[in-house]
Amino acid sequence: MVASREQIARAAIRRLNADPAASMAEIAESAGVSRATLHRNFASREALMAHLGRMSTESWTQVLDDAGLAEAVADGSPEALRAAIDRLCHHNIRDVEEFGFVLTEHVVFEQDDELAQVVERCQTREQEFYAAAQKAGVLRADLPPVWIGHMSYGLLVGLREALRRGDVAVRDAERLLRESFLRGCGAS
Amino acid sequence: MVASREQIARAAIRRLNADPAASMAEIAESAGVSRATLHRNFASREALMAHLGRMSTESWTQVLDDAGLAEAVADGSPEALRAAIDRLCHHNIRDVEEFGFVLTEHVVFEQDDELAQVVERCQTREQEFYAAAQKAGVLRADLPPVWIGHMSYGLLVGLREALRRGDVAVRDAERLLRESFLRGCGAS
DNA sequence: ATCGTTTGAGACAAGCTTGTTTCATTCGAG
DNA sequence: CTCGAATGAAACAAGCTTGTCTCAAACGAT
Repeated sequence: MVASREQIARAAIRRLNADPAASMAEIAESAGVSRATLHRNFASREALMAHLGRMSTESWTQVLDDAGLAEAVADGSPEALRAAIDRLCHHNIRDVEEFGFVLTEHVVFEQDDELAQVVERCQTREQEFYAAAQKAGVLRADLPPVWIGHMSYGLLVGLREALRRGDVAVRDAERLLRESFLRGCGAS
Repeated sequence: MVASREQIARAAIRRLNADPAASMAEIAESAGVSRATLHRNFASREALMAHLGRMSTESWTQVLDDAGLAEAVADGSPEALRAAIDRLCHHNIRDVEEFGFVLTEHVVFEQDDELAQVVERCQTREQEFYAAAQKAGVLRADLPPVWIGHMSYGLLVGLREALRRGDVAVRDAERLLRESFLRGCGAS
C-alpha cells in the first residue's frame, strides 16, 4: 500500500470532520497507516494541521477564483455580479463538504501567521466583491460588507451542521444557501 | 473570598469563551480559586461541562419563553408572530454574548443524554414557531422549518465571530441579525 | 533472486491534564 | 476570642498524547 502524503492528508480531513479532537493515533488509523508513517509524512501534529490549513485556504482561494469574483467586479453589471454570487454559493458548498471542520477550528489559523494572512486576503477579496455588488444594487447597501462576510460564514456553519445531521439533503443545500443569503426567511 | 459555585461557573464560561480548550487549571485561575476548590465544586471536568451545558440550555429555554413564542403561536396574527421574531433576535443576542462558546462545542451536549433532549426540545419549539410563522405568511413557506433553525444558528455563530473580532458593534448586532434573518443581503 | 527503500509494531521518554490527598492557613459565625 | 469550615499550595499517581527510535518484515525495481 503506497500511502502518499496527500492521501494521508485527505484521510485526516475526513477523520477530523467526524471528530475534530481526533489524536494522531486515531488519524493514522483512519488513514490506514501506522503512527510512525504518519509522523514520517508530517513531523508533528502542528505540521499536519498547518498543511490541512494550507489545503483549506488554497481551496477557498480556488473557490473565489472559480466563482470569477474579480471578473464580475471588473464587468460591474448586475447580471455578472448576480451570477458570481450564485457561483460562490455553488463552490462554497463543495468546500464546506470537504473542509467543514476547519470552519470552527480557528486554532488552525491562529497558530500560523502566513495562513492567517491568506485567510485575511480571502476575506478581503470577498468583502470587496460584496462592496461592488452593493454598488451595483445587487446587494443591499445598508449592511457592512464585513458583516456580509461573517453572515456568509455563519450560513456555511449552519449548512454544515444541517448536512451533518441529515436535516438537509445535499441536493437542496445550494438553493437553501442562496435563497437564505439573498432573501432571508421573511415572506416578501 | 467566598467563591460560590455559580460564580465559578460564570468565570469558567468567560474563560471558555476566550479559550475553548482551557484546562481545569486555567479555568481555576480565571475564577480566582485554586484547582482544589474548583474540584470541590465540580468533581470532574465532565461535571463542570455538564453544568455549563445545563446553564446554556436553561438560558436558551428562557430566551424562547421571554420571546413569547407560545403566546405568539396561540395568537396566530402576523403582527404577534413578527413581534416574537424581533424578541427572539433580541434575546438571542444576549445569549450569544454569554454562552457563545457553547455554539461550536457540540461535545458538551453529545456527552449528556438529558442535555441533548433539552436541546432537541428547544429546537422543536423553535421549528414549530417557524412553521406557525410560515402559515401566517410572516416567514416564506418554501424553506423547511428545520433549515430555518439551522440558519438561525449559523447566523448566531457568524454574529459571535463578528463581535469577537470587533467587526460589528454590539449596538448594531440586533439589527444586522434581524435584517439578515428576515430579508437576507439581496437588494429588494 | 537481490538489494535498497518503505512500512508496521512496539518500546520509550517527556509533557500535560485530570483527579486525589494532605496539611497548614485563613475565614467567619457565634 | 474560639472553633469549625473553607481554602490554597503542593505533592502525587494515573492516564493520555506526542514525538523518537529500533528492528524485523514487506515491498519494489532491477
